[in-house]
Amino acid sequence: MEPPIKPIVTRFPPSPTGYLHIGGARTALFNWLYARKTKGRFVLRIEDTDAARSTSESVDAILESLEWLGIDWDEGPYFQTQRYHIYNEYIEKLIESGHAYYCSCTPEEVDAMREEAKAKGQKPMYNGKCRYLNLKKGDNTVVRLKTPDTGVTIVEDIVKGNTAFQNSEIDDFIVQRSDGSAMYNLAVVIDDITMGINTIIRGDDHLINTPKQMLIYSALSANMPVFGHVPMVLGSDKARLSKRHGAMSVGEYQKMGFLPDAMINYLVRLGWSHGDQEFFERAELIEKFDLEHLGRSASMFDTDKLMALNSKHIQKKSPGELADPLIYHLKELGIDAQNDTFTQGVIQTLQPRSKTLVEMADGAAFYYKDDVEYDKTAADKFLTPDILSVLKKSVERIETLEPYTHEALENVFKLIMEETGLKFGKLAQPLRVAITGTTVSPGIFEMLLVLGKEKTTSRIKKAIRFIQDKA
RNA sequence: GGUCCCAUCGUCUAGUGGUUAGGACGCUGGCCUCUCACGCCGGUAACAUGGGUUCGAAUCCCAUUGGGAUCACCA
Repeated sequence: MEPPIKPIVTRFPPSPTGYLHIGGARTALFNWLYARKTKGRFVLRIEDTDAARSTSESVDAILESLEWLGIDWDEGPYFQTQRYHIYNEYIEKLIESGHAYYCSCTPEEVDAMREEAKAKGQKPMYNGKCRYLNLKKGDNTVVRLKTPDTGVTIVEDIVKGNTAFQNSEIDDFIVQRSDGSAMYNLAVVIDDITMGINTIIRGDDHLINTPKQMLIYSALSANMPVFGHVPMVLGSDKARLSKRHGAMSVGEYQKMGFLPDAMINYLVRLGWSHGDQEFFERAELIEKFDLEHLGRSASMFDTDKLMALNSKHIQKKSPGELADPLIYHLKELGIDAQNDTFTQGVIQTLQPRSKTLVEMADGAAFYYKDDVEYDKTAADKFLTPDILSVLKKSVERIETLEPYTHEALENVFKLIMEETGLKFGKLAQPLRVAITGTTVSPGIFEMLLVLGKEKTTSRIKKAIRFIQDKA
């Protein structure tokens, strides 16, 4: 490995106007993976210059979701609202060098210009009225960038390829508002320059901003970063992901019982591929991720596929790794569990049959609730007098069982089967209802083993009483 | 509407001039089986359309159609 001459520096710049959503998480992930893969740096920057919509609750929610996903940052979070002085410095430079100018046109006047242009069948743009007036800073002046009237600006995009924009399509856009605050395009560029960002992976809704930003880089004689615009993530109706598509925030997926690793695995595959491979461990992703295999077309979010991946990740994890996340979901059900061998045993029995941690918690509840509640139809069907003798025999034999092992338990029932001539299926369901209250559960022996001798026998005894009382 | 982006099974995708167009999810038939699952075996289903270029196009070019983005003193 040759030492990198220029370490890759990427960034994720959310604006705190809501939760971290799926699309944002994916761009964060791409940037993070690329930085980690290249042993570069990943910078987090909060773009909070929209005072009306930005909230600190959103900042917290976004940071929390990133942490949950395991996306960590090397620098930041920086806040743009604390950097106005830097932007102003650069705006000064732009004016001094003749790349920008003060404009005293009111919003109404600009609107009129746009209407006029539209009426003439032209693109609505600012007409450059104040461009050569050499105005001084005034009470209501804005600063506009002097953009070239001719020529093209070519965006060399690493995922989309080269795209040429006619400079004549770009008007003298505002870089500083009349209240002295910097506009988005300027703030972004100044931040990226001063933070040393050299690789920008973002949603392709920004592709059209890119030539404007490139013009600022040029005006400042700054080094151009590498751009990569990834397609949007769409909802199931092919429309851009929005509120009406149901769950879209990362936090909601956490609540639904998805594993961060599954989330990351799914998100990265939405727009990136590594041959036929579908399942990726986190470390593997860092090793294999690249910019060359980013897709160019938009993709739809598919919860079923996420679910399938989640179930695979649940199966691959060790019970120890699953314990804390499961405990979180058990708590939602009012169950206090500990990360101990019991809970890990519980997990082991549920791993192959849980697509989410919520499912796992539901399936695990009976282990923790000693007062078994019988499902009505299950009890009617299986907790019947004809099974009494079998249940009694099992209690007797399990009570004296030493050692209490999977094999020993199996032998107990093998014997009962021989004595009664019943098939295992005939005994298993009543037993299952006695232990869990329902007809669906992990395998009988592994379940009894995890539950332990005491709880097993007391639950069967309870079922015996239940049948007797019913009679 | 102007500008820009995109186009392989229903969905996510592999594919970079010569493949029976592959995988995964979903759906589905079967096996396994103490329930539910897991797992295993099989099936279903795609190159948007029309022109070129080429001995040969999913792959290259153009047009059409369809989807999306963007046109602010929002980010």
